[in-house]
Amino acid sequence: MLSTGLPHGAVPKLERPGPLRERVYEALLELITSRALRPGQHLVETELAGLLGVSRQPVREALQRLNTEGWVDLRPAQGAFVHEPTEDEADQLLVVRALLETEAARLAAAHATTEGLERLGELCAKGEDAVRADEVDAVVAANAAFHAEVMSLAGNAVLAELAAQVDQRVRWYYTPVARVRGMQSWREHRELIDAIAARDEAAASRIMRAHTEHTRASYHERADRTEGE
Amino acid sequence: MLSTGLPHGAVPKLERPGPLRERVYEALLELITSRALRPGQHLVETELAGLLGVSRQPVREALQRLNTEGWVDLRPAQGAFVHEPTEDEADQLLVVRALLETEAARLAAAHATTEGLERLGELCAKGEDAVRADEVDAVVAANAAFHAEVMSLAGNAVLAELAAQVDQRVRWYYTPVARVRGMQSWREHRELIDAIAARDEAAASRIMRAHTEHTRASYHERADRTEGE
DNA sequence: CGACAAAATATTGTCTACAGTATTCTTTTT
DNA sequence: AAAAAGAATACTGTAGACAATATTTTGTCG
Repeated sequence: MLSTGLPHGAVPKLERPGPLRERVYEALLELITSRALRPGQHLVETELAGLLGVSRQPVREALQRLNTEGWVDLRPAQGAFVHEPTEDEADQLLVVRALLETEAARLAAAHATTEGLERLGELCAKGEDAVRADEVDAVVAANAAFHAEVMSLAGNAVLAELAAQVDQRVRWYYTPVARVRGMQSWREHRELIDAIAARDEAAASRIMRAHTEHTRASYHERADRTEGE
Repeated sequence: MLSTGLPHGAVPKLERPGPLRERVYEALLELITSRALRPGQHLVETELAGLLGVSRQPVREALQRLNTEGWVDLRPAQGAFVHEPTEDEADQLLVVRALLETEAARLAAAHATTEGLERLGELCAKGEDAVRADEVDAVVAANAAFHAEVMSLAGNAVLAELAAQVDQRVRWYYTPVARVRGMQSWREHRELIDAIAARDEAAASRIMRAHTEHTRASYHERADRTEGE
């Protein structure tokens, strides 16, 4: 049952204008990524509709989209279930993410502007400050912003869109192991900036590959540790 | 009820029509890729519904999915329009496709089984026959099957799904220039098989990269030619 | 004759209702 | 008492209706 364990006050509010389906989509995505809706849980359309104060239709359309993006599984005549990630799938996502990010770094080295490099530097500084201040949320946010900026500099919208989806799902799968690698991660970011500034595609590619591999190893390390508990 | 002598659960469920939205989705995708619905065209829900003999609801759900997959643009309060590919976007898709296919080749070299190599050989032979017989459709089909098999051998479902989507869109964008590179393309396929058989990841990667680059060049060549007409 | 305004039309967005199907509970039979 | 058949329930799938909004047409004024 859905109503169990859902804080009614924490439900994202739907205020902004625009199509209802969009806001329902965002609300549901938030509920899923925040684990208010847990993997495997059966999502009953009428429950969600009532919860969000809309009819079933916008909910259905939101669920359709969440389905094609891999957040929920839509079993015919049975309904929507929050997707349950497997070990294999999580690892495959990391592989794909590494691939996309690496290519983005290479393209960024080829196309970056001085303004772009400046923005990267600022984001890096912000991240380093956050690490020093030990503010986990700020570190995570700065990290995401940094990678997003690299992706933006790559100038490939198709690549960016795929990466955005993969990234969000990776973050979801691995939130239980809340990864923070500390200052080392930002030293690698600095290296990457230098490579991009030097227009050295090979170096940028190599550095990003190593960086994502480190992050991946960090994920698995934490995952293994929680496994043993 | 007539006693069939079989337990209820063991009766294999005969192929049901399945959800209408699925068939509507497939029908619309076919109409788009076949260019019966042209880029930029306004898709009126009631017209499509009438055309397919269903109500607006399944049509809407199909359009939602087509939207998230990039086939149609959904402008709020205005409706669905068949996506209009730009020159930039088409090229970006080719870049991403090359990236995904190259990684797939590398992974295939790492994981391929002897049965898999056998299947690749058969598909290659089929393609070569089709080239000799000058059967364009068969060549295209064999080519798609070959690449799909490589992707399958890579053993990464996430990568495969992304590649499938990107591939189909690439094919759509470039159908006007119906590309056939002839036997050279299949010589490259043979090289790739050898590299995979040798478990040589670097070689497989390099060959697939070159292969997709050749195909890309072929696309642009044809596109430039039609441009000038 | 052209530009602007207002009504008319067309189309999407949302809600409600009903039909089809899977699941659960109850009853019956061995 | 256990298993199977049957009824009851719950939920999804689809359809149709109504409301909101954009577009087009028409009419009017400068």
